[in-house]
Amino acid sequence: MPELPEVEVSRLGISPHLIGQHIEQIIVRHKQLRWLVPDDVHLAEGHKVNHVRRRAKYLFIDTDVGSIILHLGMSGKLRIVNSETPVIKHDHVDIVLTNGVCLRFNDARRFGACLWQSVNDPEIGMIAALGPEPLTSDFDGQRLYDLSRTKSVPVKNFIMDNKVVVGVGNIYANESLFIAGIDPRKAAKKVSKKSYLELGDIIKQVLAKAIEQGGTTLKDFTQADGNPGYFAQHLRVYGRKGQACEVCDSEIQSVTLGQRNTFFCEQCQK
DNA sequence: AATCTCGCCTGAAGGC
DNA sequence: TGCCTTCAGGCGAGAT
Repeated sequence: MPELPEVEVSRLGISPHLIGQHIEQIIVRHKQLRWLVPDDVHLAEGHKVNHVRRRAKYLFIDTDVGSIILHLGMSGKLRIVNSETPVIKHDHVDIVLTNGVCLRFNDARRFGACLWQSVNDPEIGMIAALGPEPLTSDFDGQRLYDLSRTKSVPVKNFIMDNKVVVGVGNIYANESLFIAGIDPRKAAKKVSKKSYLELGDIIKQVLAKAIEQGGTTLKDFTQADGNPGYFAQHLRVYGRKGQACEVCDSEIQSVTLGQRNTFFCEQCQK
């Protein structure tokens, strides 16, 4: 399940193979992803890739006429192959370049997406509505504090809200709250300003570190699996229900918040 | 306006 | 071995 760091590492991995190359053809084998892949993606054919950008967990492959937007969802994987490479199960979309290189999108669960944004059209609504990037100065603990004053939802749900800040998925929400010592069940408006200021910094640190580690362990995207996978990163609470807390040795608890599995230490997180 | 719930998917894991 | 059930989860859409 790609979180923001995985998406950023994917961007870094595929960019050098795409930038400056021309798109020869886009092959859609299975258009029924999270949303139907629009026929307009073919408008990119014949155009040069200018940039590969990331916004939240969306990747944008920019051309002069518009952008192909990719989202990896839960199980999406990108790999760079030769266009002759035989397809495997769940290879849904190919972006074939004129030099024979191909960006291949594979997604077993099809929670991912492939969309089209024309340069002439207004920005797709759901993209326009996204909150700030966590690793920019547009996001900090002060913002968390300010926006949380009227929110009674659990703080974990709050920091996973895309309008508050993008790119904080379930794993990093759990980990960040553990490091910050905040009980994930606590109402967002009940969390102190001091705690939010710390949490803001922690979210930045956790995400930045994961990207850094992903960069160093980056798998070759031309390999068969094409998957940057999980970083050699130590998770302190996520998935550790029933195990001992590393700090205080008490048992890690789990509850469901916002229909997502939530892990925390009752001793360390208040 | 804020919050809650549902649903899209398939593969892995666990129970019998 | 193999079938069945459960769980995982990003995130928009629609209901409350």
